[in-house]
Amino acid sequence: MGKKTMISMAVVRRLPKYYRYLGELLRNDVERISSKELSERIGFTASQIRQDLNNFGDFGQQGYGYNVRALYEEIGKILGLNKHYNTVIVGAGNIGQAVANYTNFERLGFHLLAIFDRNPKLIGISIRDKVIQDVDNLEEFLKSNHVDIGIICVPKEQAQKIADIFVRCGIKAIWNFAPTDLNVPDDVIVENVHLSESLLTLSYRLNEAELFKEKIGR
Amino acid sequence: MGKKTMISMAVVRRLPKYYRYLGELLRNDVERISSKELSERIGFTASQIRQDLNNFGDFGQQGYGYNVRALYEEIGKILGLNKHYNTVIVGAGNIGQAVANYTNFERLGFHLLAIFDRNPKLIGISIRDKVIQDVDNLEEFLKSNHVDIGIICVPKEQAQKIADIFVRCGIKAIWNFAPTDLNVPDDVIVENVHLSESLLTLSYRLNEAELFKEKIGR
DNA sequence: AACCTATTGTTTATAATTTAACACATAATT
DNA sequence: AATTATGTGTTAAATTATAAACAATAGGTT
Repeated sequence: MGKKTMISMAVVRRLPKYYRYLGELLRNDVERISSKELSERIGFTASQIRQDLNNFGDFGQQGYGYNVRALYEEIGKILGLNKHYNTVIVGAGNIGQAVANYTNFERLGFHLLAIFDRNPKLIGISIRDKVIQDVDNLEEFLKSNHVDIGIICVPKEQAQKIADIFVRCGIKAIWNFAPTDLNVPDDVIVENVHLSESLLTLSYRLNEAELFKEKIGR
Repeated sequence: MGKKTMISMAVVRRLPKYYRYLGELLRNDVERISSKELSERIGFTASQIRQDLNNFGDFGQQGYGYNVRALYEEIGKILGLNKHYNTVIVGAGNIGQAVANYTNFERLGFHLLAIFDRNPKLIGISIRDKVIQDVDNLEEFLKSNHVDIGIICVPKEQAQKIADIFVRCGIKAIWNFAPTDLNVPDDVIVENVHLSESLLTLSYRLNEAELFKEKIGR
Protein backbone atom coordinates (compact mmCIF):
# COMPACT_ATOMS: atom_id res chain seq x y z
CA MET A 1 0.00 0.00 0.00
CA GLY A 2 1.74 3.05 -1.44
CA LYS A 3 2.23 6.25 0.51
CA LYS A 4 0.85 7.07 3.93
CA THR A 5 -1.80 9.76 3.87
CA MET A 6 -0.23 13.17 4.09
CA ILE A 7 -1.16 15.31 7.04
CA SER A 8 -3.42 18.27 6.41
CA MET A 9 -2.08 21.76 6.95
CA ALA A 10 -4.78 22.32 9.56
CA VAL A 11 -3.15 19.66 11.69
CA VAL A 12 0.41 20.72 10.89
CA ARG A 13 -0.20 24.29 12.01
CA ARG A 14 -1.36 23.04 15.39
CA LEU A 15 1.80 21.02 16.01
CA PRO A 16 4.01 23.94 17.03
CA LYS A 17 1.39 24.99 19.53
CA TYR A 18 1.36 21.52 21.08
CA TYR A 19 5.11 21.74 21.26
CA ARG A 20 5.00 25.10 22.97
CA TYR A 21 2.44 24.04 25.57
CA LEU A 22 4.19 20.78 26.30
CA GLY A 23 7.44 22.67 26.75
CA GLU A 24 5.76 24.88 29.32
CA LEU A 25 4.31 21.89 31.15
CA LEU A 26 7.72 20.29 31.17
CA ARG A 27 9.32 23.39 32.64
CA ASN A 28 6.62 23.32 35.32
CA ASP A 29 7.51 19.72 36.13
CA VAL A 30 4.19 18.30 35.01
CA GLU A 31 4.80 14.62 34.33
CA ARG A 32 1.61 13.47 32.70
CA ILE A 33 -1.37 15.06 31.05
CA SER A 34 -4.65 13.85 29.61
CA SER A 35 -6.12 15.11 26.38
CA LYS A 36 -8.92 16.58 28.47
CA GLU A 37 -6.63 18.62 30.67
CA LEU A 38 -4.46 19.73 27.76
CA SER A 39 -7.67 20.68 25.98
CA GLU A 40 -8.58 23.08 28.76
CA ARG A 41 -5.22 24.78 28.58
CA ILE A 42 -4.57 24.87 24.86
CA GLY A 43 -8.11 25.50 23.71
CA PHE A 44 -8.56 22.63 21.25
CA THR A 45 -11.08 19.89 21.98
CA ALA A 46 -9.78 16.75 23.64
CA SER A 47 -11.04 14.79 20.68
CA GLN A 48 -9.06 16.90 18.28
CA ILE A 49 -5.91 16.54 20.33
CA ARG A 50 -6.19 12.75 20.37
CA GLN A 51 -6.90 12.67 16.66
CA ASP A 52 -4.06 15.03 15.81
CA LEU A 53 -1.53 13.02 17.79
CA ASN A 54 -2.76 9.73 16.41
CA ASN A 55 -1.73 10.81 12.96
CA PHE A 56 1.83 10.24 14.07
CA GLY A 57 1.71 7.38 16.53
CA ASP A 58 0.21 5.94 19.69
CA PHE A 59 1.79 8.21 22.23
CA GLY A 60 -0.76 7.88 25.00
CA GLN A 61 -1.93 5.19 27.30
CA GLN A 62 -5.47 4.43 28.41
CA GLY A 63 -6.24 5.43 31.94
CA TYR A 64 -2.99 7.37 32.18
CA GLY A 65 -2.82 9.97 29.45
CA TYR A 66 0.38 11.20 27.87
CA ASN A 67 3.81 11.43 29.38
CA VAL A 68 4.72 15.08 28.95
CA ARG A 69 8.42 14.65 28.33
CA ALA A 70 8.01 11.77 25.92
CA LEU A 71 5.31 13.55 23.96
CA TYR A 72 7.31 16.77 23.87
CA GLU A 73 10.23 14.91 22.42
CA GLU A 74 8.10 13.02 19.93
CA ILE A 75 6.54 16.21 18.62
CA GLY A 76 9.97 17.75 18.46
CA LYS A 77 11.06 14.92 16.21
CA ILE A 78 7.93 15.25 14.12
CA LEU A 79 8.71 18.92 13.66
CA GLY A 80 12.23 18.00 12.60
CA LEU A 81 13.83 19.56 15.65
CA ASN A 82 16.14 16.61 16.16
CA LYS A 83 18.08 17.96 13.21
CA HIS A 84 20.20 20.96 12.56
CA TYR A 85 19.54 23.51 9.86
CA ASN A 86 21.79 26.02 8.20
CA THR A 87 20.11 29.27 7.24
CA VAL A 88 20.99 32.49 5.51
CA ILE A 89 19.15 35.78 5.68
CA VAL A 90 18.98 38.01 2.65
CA GLY A 91 17.99 41.55 3.51
CA ALA A 92 19.48 43.13 6.62
CA GLY A 93 16.82 45.78 7.12
CA ASN A 94 14.57 45.87 10.14
CA ILE A 95 12.94 42.51 9.71
CA GLY A 96 16.16 40.81 8.66
CA GLN A 97 17.91 42.13 11.74
CA ALA A 98 15.02 41.16 13.97
CA VAL A 99 15.12 37.60 12.68
CA ALA A 100 18.90 37.50 12.93
CA ASN A 101 18.75 38.62 16.53
CA TYR A 102 16.09 36.19 17.59
CA THR A 103 18.38 33.84 19.45
CA ASN A 104 15.65 31.37 20.20
CA PHE A 105 15.82 30.04 16.67
CA GLU A 106 19.43 29.09 17.27
CA ARG A 107 18.33 27.16 20.35
CA LEU A 108 15.82 25.25 18.26
CA GLY A 109 18.54 24.15 15.87
CA PHE A 110 18.35 26.83 13.19
CA HIS A 111 21.85 28.10 12.71
CA LEU A 112 22.41 31.37 10.94
CA LEU A 113 25.37 31.06 8.56
CA ALA A 114 25.39 34.45 6.89
CA ILE A 115 23.52 37.66 6.20
CA PHE A 116 23.42 39.50 2.89
CA ASP A 117 22.31 42.91 1.76
CA ARG A 118 22.87 45.17 -1.21
CA ASN A 119 23.08 48.40 0.75
CA PRO A 120 26.73 49.54 0.96
CA LYS A 121 25.96 51.23 4.26
CA LEU A 122 25.06 47.88 5.80
CA ILE A 123 27.69 45.71 4.17
CA GLY A 124 30.53 45.16 6.63
CA ILE A 125 28.45 45.78 9.74
CA SER A 126 28.17 42.84 12.12
CA ILE A 127 25.01 41.33 13.53
CA ARG A 128 25.61 38.69 16.13
CA ASP A 129 29.13 38.01 14.92
CA LYS A 130 28.02 37.79 11.31
CA VAL A 131 29.41 40.38 8.94
CA ILE A 132 26.76 41.50 6.48
CA GLN A 133 27.96 40.50 3.03
CA ASP A 134 27.25 41.93 -0.38
CA VAL A 135 24.29 40.15 -1.94
CA ASP A 136 26.35 39.83 -5.09
CA ASN A 137 28.27 37.13 -3.26
CA LEU A 138 25.14 35.20 -2.35
CA GLU A 139 25.19 32.70 -5.19
CA GLU A 140 28.86 31.94 -4.75
CA PHE A 141 28.34 31.49 -1.03
CA LEU A 142 25.45 29.09 -1.54
CA LYS A 143 27.51 27.02 -3.93
CA SER A 144 30.26 26.45 -1.39
CA ASN A 145 28.08 26.14 1.74
CA HIS A 146 25.20 23.83 2.43
CA VAL A 147 22.14 25.88 3.31
CA ASP A 148 18.82 24.29 4.26
CA ILE A 149 16.62 27.32 4.69
CA GLY A 150 16.79 30.63 2.87
CA ILE A 151 15.19 33.58 4.60
CA ILE A 152 13.98 36.45 2.45
CA CYS A 153 13.71 39.85 4.11
CA VAL A 154 14.17 42.12 1.10
CA PRO A 155 11.53 44.47 -0.37
CA LYS A 156 8.95 42.74 -2.52
CA GLU A 157 10.46 43.97 -5.78
CA GLN A 158 13.63 41.98 -5.16
CA ALA A 159 12.14 38.95 -3.49
CA GLN A 160 11.57 36.82 -6.58
CA LYS A 161 15.11 37.38 -7.77
CA ILE A 162 16.47 36.12 -4.45
CA ALA A 163 14.08 33.16 -4.53
CA ASP A 164 15.39 32.28 -7.99
CA ILE A 165 18.94 32.25 -6.69
CA PHE A 166 17.90 30.05 -3.77
CA VAL A 167 16.19 27.60 -6.10
CA ARG A 168 19.10 27.58 -8.51
CA CYS A 169 21.44 26.71 -5.66
CA GLY A 170 19.31 23.83 -4.45
CA ILE A 171 17.65 25.34 -1.39
CA LYS A 172 14.44 23.45 -0.67
CA ALA A 173 12.84 25.67 1.96
CA ILE A 174 12.23 29.41 1.93
CA TRP A 175 10.97 31.54 4.79
CA ASN A 176 9.56 34.58 3.09
CA PHE A 177 8.91 37.90 4.83
CA ALA A 178 8.46 39.90 1.63
CA PRO A 179 4.83 40.83 1.00
CA THR A 180 4.55 38.92 -2.23
CA ASP A 181 3.95 35.36 -3.41
CA LEU A 182 7.02 33.61 -4.70
CA ASN A 183 7.16 31.45 -7.74
CA VAL A 184 9.12 28.29 -7.09
CA PRO A 185 9.13 24.65 -8.26
CA ASP A 186 6.85 22.16 -6.52
CA ASP A 187 9.64 20.58 -4.52
CA VAL A 188 10.55 23.85 -2.85
CA ILE A 189 8.59 24.78 0.27
CA VAL A 190 7.70 28.39 0.94
CA GLU A 191 6.43 29.57 4.28
CA ASN A 192 5.18 33.13 4.20
CA VAL A 193 5.04 35.65 7.00
CA HIS A 194 2.87 38.43 5.68
CA LEU A 195 2.65 41.05 8.39
CA SER A 196 0.38 43.32 6.40
CA GLU A 197 -2.12 40.56 5.90
CA SER A 198 -2.13 39.87 9.60
CA LEU A 199 -2.72 43.53 10.37
CA LEU A 200 -5.50 43.84 7.81
CA THR A 201 -7.19 40.78 9.26
CA LEU A 202 -7.10 42.48 12.63
CA SER A 203 -8.51 45.64 11.12
CA TYR A 204 -11.29 43.69 9.46
CA ARG A 205 -12.28 42.00 12.68
CA LEU A 206 -12.24 45.28 14.54
CA ASN A 207 -14.82 46.60 12.10
CA GLU A 208 -16.85 43.51 11.36
CA ALA A 209 -19.78 44.24 13.66
CA GLU A 210 -20.15 47.72 12.25
CA LEU A 211 -19.86 46.47 8.70
CA PHE A 212 -22.94 44.32 9.04
CA LYS A 213 -24.80 46.87 11.10
CA GLU A 214 -24.60 49.21 8.10
CA LYS A 215 -25.69 46.49 5.75
CA ILE A 216 -28.82 45.73 7.73
CA GLY A 217 -29.55 49.41 8.10
CA ARG A 218 -30.10 50.12 4.46
CA MET B 1 -34.32 38.90 11.05
CA GLY B 2 -31.53 39.30 13.61
CA LYS B 3 -27.88 39.39 12.71
CA LYS B 4 -26.33 38.72 9.35
CA THR B 5 -24.25 35.56 9.26
CA MET B 6 -20.72 36.29 10.34
CA ILE B 7 -17.96 35.61 7.89
CA SER B 8 -15.72 32.64 8.53
CA MET B 9 -12.06 33.21 9.29
CA ALA B 10 -11.17 31.16 6.24
CA VAL B 11 -12.76 33.84 4.09
CA VAL B 12 -11.45 36.75 6.15
CA ARG B 13 -7.86 35.61 5.83
CA ARG B 14 -8.16 35.64 2.06
CA LEU B 15 -9.38 39.23 1.92
CA PRO B 16 -5.98 40.89 2.37
CA LYS B 17 -4.64 38.80 -0.46
CA TYR B 18 -7.43 39.93 -2.76
CA TYR B 19 -6.62 43.46 -1.74
CA ARG B 20 -2.96 43.00 -2.53
CA TYR B 21 -3.54 41.45 -5.94
CA LEU B 22 -6.13 44.04 -6.91
CA GLY B 23 -3.73 46.77 -5.87
CA GLU B 24 -1.12 45.31 -8.20
CA LEU B 25 -3.60 45.06 -11.07
CA LEU B 26 -4.59 48.65 -10.47
CA ARG B 27 -0.99 49.81 -10.60
CA ASN B 28 -0.63 47.93 -13.87
CA ASP B 29 -3.64 49.79 -15.26
CA VAL B 30 -5.81 46.71 -15.56
CA GLU B 31 -9.38 47.97 -15.66
CA ARG B 32 -11.41 44.80 -15.38
CA ILE B 33 -10.88 41.24 -14.36
CA SER B 34 -12.95 38.07 -14.30
CA SER B 35 -12.97 35.61 -11.45
CA LYS B 36 -11.36 33.13 -13.83
CA GLU B 37 -8.44 35.37 -14.68
CA LEU B 38 -7.96 36.45 -11.08
CA SER B 39 -8.08 32.79 -10.16
CA GLU B 40 -5.13 32.04 -12.39
CA ARG B 41 -3.07 34.78 -10.81
CA ILE B 42 -4.03 34.49 -7.17
CA GLY B 43 -4.32 30.73 -7.00
CA PHE B 44 -7.82 30.37 -5.58
CA THR B 45 -10.56 28.77 -7.67
CA ALA B 46 -12.82 31.12 -9.59
CA SER B 47 -15.75 29.67 -7.75
CA GLN B 48 -14.20 30.48 -4.42
CA ILE B 49 -13.46 34.02 -5.47
CA ARG B 50 -17.04 34.63 -6.51
CA GLN B 51 -18.36 33.12 -3.34
CA ASP B 52 -15.96 35.04 -1.13
CA LEU B 53 -16.86 38.36 -2.70
CA ASN B 54 -20.55 37.62 -2.61
CA ASN B 55 -20.44 37.52 1.14
CA PHE B 56 -20.11 41.27 1.03
CA GLY B 57 -22.07 42.40 -1.99
CA ASP B 58 -22.70 42.07 -5.71
CA PHE B 59 -19.55 43.65 -7.01
CA GLY B 60 -19.38 41.97 -10.40
CA GLN B 61 -21.37 42.04 -13.58
CA GLN B 62 -22.27 39.16 -15.83
CA GLY B 63 -20.34 39.10 -19.07
CA TYR B 64 -17.98 41.79 -17.82
CA GLY B 65 -16.38 40.67 -14.62
CA TYR B 66 -15.21 43.00 -11.88
CA ASN B 67 -14.03 46.56 -12.19
CA VAL B 68 -10.59 46.47 -10.61
CA ARG B 69 -10.64 49.91 -9.05
CA ALA B 70 -14.14 49.60 -7.67
CA LEU B 71 -13.47 46.17 -6.22
CA TYR B 72 -10.17 47.30 -4.74
CA GLU B 73 -11.92 50.14 -2.99
CA GLU B 74 -14.77 47.95 -1.81
CA ILE B 75 -12.41 45.43 -0.27
CA GLY B 76 -10.48 48.29 1.27
CA LYS B 77 -13.67 49.42 2.97
CA ILE B 78 -14.48 45.87 4.04
CA LEU B 79 -11.04 45.66 5.62
CA GLY B 80 -11.69 48.93 7.42
CA LEU B 81 -9.05 50.82 5.48
CA ASN B 82 -11.33 53.80 4.97
CA LYS B 83 -10.66 54.59 8.60
CA HIS B 84 -7.70 55.75 10.59
CA TYR B 85 -6.22 53.87 13.52
CA ASN B 86 -4.02 54.98 16.34
CA THR B 87 -1.53 52.41 17.51
CA VAL B 88 1.11 52.08 20.18
CA ILE B 89 3.99 49.63 20.28
CA VAL B 90 5.14 48.20 23.58
CA GLY B 91 8.58 46.67 23.36
CA ALA B 92 11.24 48.47 21.34
CA GLY B 93 13.47 45.48 20.72
CA ASN B 94 14.15 44.09 17.31
CA ILE B 95 10.61 43.24 16.35
CA GLY B 96 9.16 46.38 17.89
CA GLN B 97 11.61 48.49 15.90
CA ALA B 98 10.93 46.55 12.73
CA VAL B 99 7.21 47.14 13.07
CA ALA B 100 7.76 50.78 13.96
CA ASN B 101 9.88 51.28 10.87
CA TYR B 102 7.51 49.59 8.49
CA THR B 103 6.22 52.77 6.89
CA ASN B 104 3.72 50.94 4.76
CA PHE B 105 1.41 50.52 7.74
CA GLU B 106 1.25 54.31 8.01
CA ARG B 107 0.20 54.47 4.38
CA LEU B 108 -2.61 52.02 5.09
CA GLY B 109 -3.95 54.24 7.83
CA PHE B 110 -2.28 52.79 10.90
CA HIS B 111 -0.72 55.68 12.73
CA LEU B 112 1.94 55.01 15.35
CA LEU B 113 1.36 57.28 18.34
CA ALA B 114 4.05 56.11 20.72
CA ILE B 115 6.58 53.43 21.59
CA PHE B 116 7.28 52.10 25.06
CA ASP B 117 9.98 49.97 26.60
CA ARG B 118 11.28 49.26 30.07
CA ASN B 119 14.95 49.18 29.15
CA PRO B 120 16.64 52.43 30.32
CA LYS B 121 19.12 52.11 27.48
CA LEU B 122 16.30 52.40 24.96
CA ILE B 123 14.16 55.00 26.72
CA GLY B 124 14.82 58.38 25.17
CA ILE B 125 16.02 57.07 21.84
CA SER B 126 13.95 58.07 18.82
CA ILE B 127 12.47 55.81 16.19
CA ARG B 128 10.85 57.60 13.32
CA ASP B 129 10.40 60.79 15.34
CA LYS B 130 8.93 58.92 18.28
CA VAL B 131 10.87 59.02 21.52
CA ILE B 132 10.76 55.66 23.25
CA GLN B 133 8.95 56.17 26.55
CA ASP B 134 9.15 54.33 29.82
CA VAL B 135 6.57 51.58 29.91
CA ASP B 136 5.61 52.81 33.38
CA ASN B 137 3.92 55.70 31.59
CA LEU B 138 1.90 53.42 29.34
CA GLU B 139 -1.29 53.35 31.35
CA GLU B 140 -1.32 57.08 31.85
CA PHE B 141 -0.69 57.62 28.16
CA LEU B 142 -3.53 55.34 27.18
CA LYS B 143 -5.90 57.16 29.47
CA SER B 144 -5.24 60.50 27.82
CA ASN B 145 -4.91 59.31 24.21
CA HIS B 146 -7.32 57.28 22.14
CA VAL B 147 -5.58 54.15 20.91
CA ASP B 148 -7.30 51.62 18.64
CA ILE B 149 -4.66 48.95 18.34
CA GLY B 150 -2.07 47.90 20.88
CA ILE B 151 1.00 46.14 19.55
CA ILE B 152 2.86 43.81 21.88
CA CYS B 153 6.53 43.19 21.10
CA VAL B 154 7.81 42.35 24.57
CA PRO B 155 9.17 38.96 25.71
CA LYS B 156 6.50 36.39 26.48
CA GLU B 157 6.91 36.73 30.24
CA GLN B 158 5.70 40.32 30.14
CA ALA B 159 3.13 40.03 27.40
CA GLN B 160 0.09 39.22 29.55
CA LYS B 161 0.80 42.15 31.85
CA ILE B 162 0.82 44.53 28.89
CA ALA B 163 -2.33 42.95 27.51
CA ASP B 164 -4.01 43.53 30.88
CA ILE B 165 -3.11 47.20 30.73
CA PHE B 166 -4.46 47.45 27.18
CA VAL B 167 -7.71 45.82 28.20
CA ARG B 168 -8.04 47.99 31.30
CA CYS B 169 -7.62 51.09 29.16
CA GLY B 170 -10.30 50.05 26.70
CA ILE B 171 -8.20 48.89 23.76
CA LYS B 172 -10.25 46.48 21.65
CA ALA B 173 -7.59 45.11 19.31
CA ILE B 174 -4.19 43.66 20.08
CA TRP B 175 -1.52 42.69 17.60
CA ASN B 176 0.62 40.22 19.49
CA PHE B 177 4.17 39.29 18.51
CA ALA B 178 5.01 37.61 21.81
CA PRO B 179 5.16 33.82 21.54
CA THR B 180 2.33 33.21 23.95
CA ASP B 181 -1.46 33.16 23.97
CA LEU B 182 -3.02 36.15 25.64
CA ASN B 183 -5.98 36.01 27.95
CA VAL B 184 -8.45 38.77 27.17
CA PRO B 185 -12.22 39.32 27.36
CA ASP B 186 -14.37 38.19 24.46
CA ASP B 187 -14.85 41.66 23.05
CA VAL B 188 -11.11 42.18 22.59
CA ILE B 189 -9.60 40.91 19.37
CA VAL B 190 -6.14 39.38 19.38
CA GLU B 191 -4.21 38.74 16.21
CA ASN B 192 -1.07 36.71 16.78
CA VAL B 193 2.13 36.70 14.79
CA HIS B 194 4.01 33.69 16.03
CA LEU B 195 7.28 33.56 14.12
CA SER B 196 8.46 30.38 15.84
CA GLU B 197 5.33 28.54 14.86
CA SER B 198 5.80 29.62 11.28
CA LEU B 199 9.40 28.41 11.29
CA LEU B 200 8.48 25.09 12.89
CA THR B 201 5.79 24.57 10.28
CA LEU B 202 8.42 25.09 7.61
CA SER B 203 10.72 22.68 9.37
CA TYR B 204 7.97 20.08 9.57
CA ARG B 205 7.18 20.35 5.90
CA LEU B 206 10.83 20.09 4.98
CA ASN B 207 10.94 16.75 6.78
CA GLU B 208 7.50 15.37 6.09
CA ALA B 209 8.43 13.03 3.26
CA GLU B 210 11.23 11.52 5.28
CA LEU B 211 9.03 11.20 8.34
CA PHE B 212 6.64 8.88 6.57
CA LYS B 213 9.36 7.05 4.71
CA GLU B 214 10.69 5.94 8.11
CA LYS B 215 7.25 4.96 9.25
CA ILE B 216 6.64 2.70 6.31
CA GLY B 217 10.09 1.24 6.62
CA ARG B 218 9.60 -0.40 9.95
C1' DA C 1 -8.07 -10.64 42.65
C1' DA C 2 -12.01 -8.46 41.12
C1' DC C 3 -13.97 -4.30 40.12
C1' DC C 4 -14.29 0.43 39.12
C1' DT C 5 -12.47 4.59 36.91
C1' DA C 6 -9.92 7.09 33.70
C1' DT C 7 -8.55 7.86 29.29
C1' DT C 8 -6.95 6.38 25.03
C1' DG C 9 -7.42 5.14 19.86
C1' DT C 10 -10.84 4.80 16.58
C1' DT C 11 -15.27 4.94 14.46
C1' DT C 12 -19.32 7.49 13.44
C1' DA C 13 -21.81 11.79 13.05
C1' DT C 14 -21.95 16.66 12.33
C1' DA C 15 -20.38 20.93 10.62
C1' DA C 16 -17.67 23.79 7.68
C1' DT C 17 -15.40 24.62 3.54
C1' DT C 18 -14.51 24.10 -1.13
C1' DT C 19 -15.69 22.96 -5.73
C1' DA C 20 -18.89 22.22 -9.43
C1' DA C 21 -23.08 23.24 -11.89
C1' DC C 22 -26.20 26.19 -13.93
C1' DA C 23 -29.78 29.75 -14.73
C1' DC C 24 -29.65 34.23 -16.01
C1' DA C 25 -27.78 38.81 -17.34
C1' DT C 26 -24.62 41.63 -19.85
C1' DA C 27 -21.36 42.46 -23.49
C1' DA C 28 -19.50 41.53 -27.90
C1' DT C 29 -20.27 40.05 -32.65
C1' DT C 30 -22.45 39.29 -36.95
C1' DA D 1 -31.46 43.37 -34.05
C1' DA D 2 -30.54 38.94 -33.28
C1' DT D 3 -27.18 35.72 -31.79
C1' DT D 4 -23.31 34.04 -29.47
C1' DA D 5 -19.76 34.60 -25.78
C1' DT D 6 -18.79 35.54 -21.37
C1' DG D 7 -19.07 35.48 -16.68
C1' DT D 8 -21.73 36.50 -12.63
C1' DG D 9 -24.57 35.11 -8.32
C1' DT D 10 -26.38 31.21 -6.35
C1' DT D 11 -27.70 26.60 -5.47
C1' DA D 12 -26.21 21.86 -5.07
C1' DA D 13 -22.65 18.36 -4.43
C1' DA D 14 -18.33 16.86 -2.81
C1' DT D 15 -14.76 17.15 0.19
C1' DT D 16 -12.47 18.17 4.36
C1' DA D 17 -12.33 19.18 9.16
C1' DT D 18 -14.18 18.93 13.73
C1' DA D 19 -16.73 16.93 17.46
C1' DA D 20 -19.06 13.18 19.68
C1' DA D 21 -19.49 8.44 20.87
C1' DC D 22 -17.77 4.31 22.36
C1' DA D 23 -15.25 -0.13 22.78
C1' DA D 24 -10.94 -1.44 24.65
C1' DT D 25 -7.29 -1.22 27.98
C1' DA D 26 -4.35 0.17 31.62
C1' DG D 27 -4.22 1.91 36.37
C1' DG D 28 -6.00 2.48 40.77
C1' DT D 29 -8.92 0.66 44.71
C1' DT D 30 -11.31 -2.17 47.82
